[in-house]
Amino acid sequence: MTNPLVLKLSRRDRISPEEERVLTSAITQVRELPADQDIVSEGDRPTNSILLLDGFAARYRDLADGRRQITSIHIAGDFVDLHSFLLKTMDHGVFTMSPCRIAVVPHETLREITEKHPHLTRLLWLSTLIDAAIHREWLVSLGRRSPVARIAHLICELFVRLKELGQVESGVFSLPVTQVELGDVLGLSTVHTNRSLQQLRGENVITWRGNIVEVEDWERLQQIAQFDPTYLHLTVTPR
Amino acid sequence: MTNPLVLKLSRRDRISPEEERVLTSAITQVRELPADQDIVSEGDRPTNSILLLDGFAARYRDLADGRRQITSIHIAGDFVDLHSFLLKTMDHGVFTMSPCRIAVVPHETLREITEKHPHLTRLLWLSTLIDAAIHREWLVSLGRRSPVARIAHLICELFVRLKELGQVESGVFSLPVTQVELGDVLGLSTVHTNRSLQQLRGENVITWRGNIVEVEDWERLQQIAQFDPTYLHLTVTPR
DNA sequence: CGGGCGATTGAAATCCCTCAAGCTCTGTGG
DNA sequence: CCACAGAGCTTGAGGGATTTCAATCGCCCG
Repeated sequence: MTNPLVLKLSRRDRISPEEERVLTSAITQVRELPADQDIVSEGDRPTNSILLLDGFAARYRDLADGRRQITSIHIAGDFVDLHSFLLKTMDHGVFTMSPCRIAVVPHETLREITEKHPHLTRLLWLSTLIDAAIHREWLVSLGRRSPVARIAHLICELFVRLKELGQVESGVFSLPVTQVELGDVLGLSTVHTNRSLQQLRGENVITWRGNIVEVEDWERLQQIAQFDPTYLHLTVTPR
Repeated sequence: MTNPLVLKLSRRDRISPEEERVLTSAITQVRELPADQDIVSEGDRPTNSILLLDGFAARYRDLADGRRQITSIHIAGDFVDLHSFLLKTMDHGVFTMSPCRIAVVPHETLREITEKHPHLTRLLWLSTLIDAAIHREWLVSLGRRSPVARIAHLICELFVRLKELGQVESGVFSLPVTQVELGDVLGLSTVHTNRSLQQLRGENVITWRGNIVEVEDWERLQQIAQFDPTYLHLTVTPR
């Protein structure tokens, strides 16, 4: 089975066999984690970065009053804390939303990549820039989109990102996110998250039962969300 | 006068004279821009990146219904669209909030830096990672902080970032941001922005007249904002 | 069968937005 | 030196959007 990071990067630029080899051999360990467990915690100073091979994870911040904000959702191929390689201190935590398979990559190896493989370095940098682009899009959602549009936008985004990995089967994909967690993503109360979700389901745009999301009307979903996938930068170009 | 980017980076790691020289000579042109003008627009495919030497700029997205969300505020030393070097297409615009002096750096030169100067590359990468960390903090604000706390948090952040550059004089700094723009940062209506601002001023925590902000009670401001500057990663460490 | 987690509902209380003026300050032209 | 226009700030009022509180329901698992 091929490394999902290689898959993700190869949707943005050509990767040489040599680069692929370097990436694969950067992994020193593969581990399985159960759901709802911290991969890294706020305040940690990791010496490795974690690549998600399978499952769903999320970055989050807990506030003093018990409220929580999730700042990103990660899927296979995402380097959940690649930034800790240069930032050094974690300013937020990362937890598993489902059972996950993760790969461990030492910062030391990443450093060597930056010394010897400029093009690969640019691609790793690129992956953090896409994370940032997604952050900006979420800022737009939280700041200016209605609750229903926020949900719609999130589903559009995950639909596209998961499709890239072949994890969407005729409009259906798995999304192990509870409504409490969804509220923490969208900046809404659980109650209102539930009602907004019902609204979207009521219009026969999506179905969401258990962990299974089905996009019934992709056109209308995009329209409700005003979704424009430009920010995911899914174009193969020399970088 | 020294390059403010060098100043910013040297607060996070040692920069060699050689690296400083490389950064300085990367600038092919310096230009002055009036306030309220686009530096780059959404959809552009720039061949240069712009470094802000002086003034205030902001990244923003316009929505179909005329609403706008500002996703970051930039000050001297910030590379406002360094990400366009690898992302290629701008997924948002950047405009000047005040008259600005900007430096133009060709992507071609940035590419050469990634080929020949690994450490400097890591520092440029770092600067985009800090941008992303700020995005995350803003997500927490928009998602979970009250309007008053959002304003307080923004002021704390700008206070620290500007202080780093020596642009804070006994608690006072210039902030050329209208209340309409502030609302577009905070995800609030102008009216509510105004009332929340009054609340903060009413408690004698800050003063904000014209473009001049004065922090009167730094302790209390931090407390209202629950401000923790960790995410700005202001520590000198080998990276 | 009992728990426990997650989803759902109803109702009341707030919060925040929209609409619509009015106000203040500043720069400009007469 | 004053009147005026424009931009930005401020205020009041009303209504819709969200939150909070408090149950209830449904389903899976031991």
